[in-house]
Amino acid sequence: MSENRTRYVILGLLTEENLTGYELKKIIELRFSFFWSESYGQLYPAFKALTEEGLVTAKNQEGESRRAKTVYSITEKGREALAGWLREPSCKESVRLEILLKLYFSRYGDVNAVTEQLEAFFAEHQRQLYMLNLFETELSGIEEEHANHRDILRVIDCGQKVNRAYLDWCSETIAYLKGRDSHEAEN
Amino acid sequence: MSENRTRYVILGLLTEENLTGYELKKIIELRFSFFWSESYGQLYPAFKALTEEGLVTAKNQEGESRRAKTVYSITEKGREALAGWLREPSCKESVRLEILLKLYFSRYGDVNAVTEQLEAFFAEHQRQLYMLNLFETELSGIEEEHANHRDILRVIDCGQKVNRAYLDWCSETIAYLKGRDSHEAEN
DNA sequence: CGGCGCATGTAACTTGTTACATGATTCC
DNA sequence: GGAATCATGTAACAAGTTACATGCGCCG
Repeated sequence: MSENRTRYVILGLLTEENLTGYELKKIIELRFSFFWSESYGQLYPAFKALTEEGLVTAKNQEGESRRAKTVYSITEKGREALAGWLREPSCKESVRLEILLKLYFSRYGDVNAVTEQLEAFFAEHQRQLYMLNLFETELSGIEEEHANHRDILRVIDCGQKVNRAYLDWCSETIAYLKGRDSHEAEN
Repeated sequence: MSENRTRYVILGLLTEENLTGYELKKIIELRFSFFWSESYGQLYPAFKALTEEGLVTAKNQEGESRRAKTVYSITEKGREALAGWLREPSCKESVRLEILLKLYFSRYGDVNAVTEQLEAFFAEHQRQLYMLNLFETELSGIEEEHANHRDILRVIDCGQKVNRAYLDWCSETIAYLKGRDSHEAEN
């Protein structure tokens, strides 16, 4: 039922290009951060298991002056596993926003502290939206269109829409909390 | 650093009213589902720990014909812990949307299968938005305004905005995938 | 030569889910 | 009488994070 998702992120990215664990992690951070994350503690053991199962192959590159690193490639069996996952209906989503919990209970503590946290939330999503816009421009600028560019643009669009929703909401809510604070100060 | 959040959900909800573990779980499912979740496997051990630490007290209600159940109340120490958490800046957010991963890699599998999963995603968020609208109407309808009604309405508004963003995006993306599919069928 | 980025890995830990066990009450 | 809901709990497991250990290569 649960099936580890880490492996499919790996398989998916290896379909595009051969990568080291380190490079793969960087790509996840850069492109997926708004909807996905993986830590080394998940990745390296997953590489090991995938290699043992024959879904990827590892090649030690030591040539020239470079230090040893392991570059992974996907196998035919790996491609099949990836396609199999894409067919599966599961699709678990998990969202946890502590800030909403805090806002919900904000009456029971210091309003200003919660407001500050909302401001941090705002800044973070502003940054996220900025990165997504950059990424979009970068992709759109490429003349010769890679097979999955349009798919990726759809993913980016999701992030943009959701982040704009967060920012909208956040401005309103910060204003509300500040109003609430000064209103209560009057009493 | 990490600090268990389960306990703060419990403390927050107990500030509003005394509850059994079961009731508390129901409330989380009903009101928090779009941004938070807890399982019994987390809740009951947390109640135990909170009781031992003196942040909540447990009362066995057995009166009348009812079967035994344990109603928890928050203590003064518990209120302080809640306020302390509200002051802390941490505020971790975690989002994991498998559907975006699948869309990103959709070239490497069956487009129709992914489209179906997007349709399920759409339906789920339509349902979520519907529930939020209901909840909003319910709260707004109450004349005598409870202290934190407006805060809760802000939380609901976040869910509404984000869900509308999802639905917008989803319609566009389903149309895109269907177009992509038929376009490729021509070749 | 110090710091940063590249690079790999693991052990200990925390967090969270699932399946199971149990049984009362309520409503049809 | 049977299904749904109320109600409590745990054990086994799966998932995920963090801190640490190690060390090369490059740039200033």
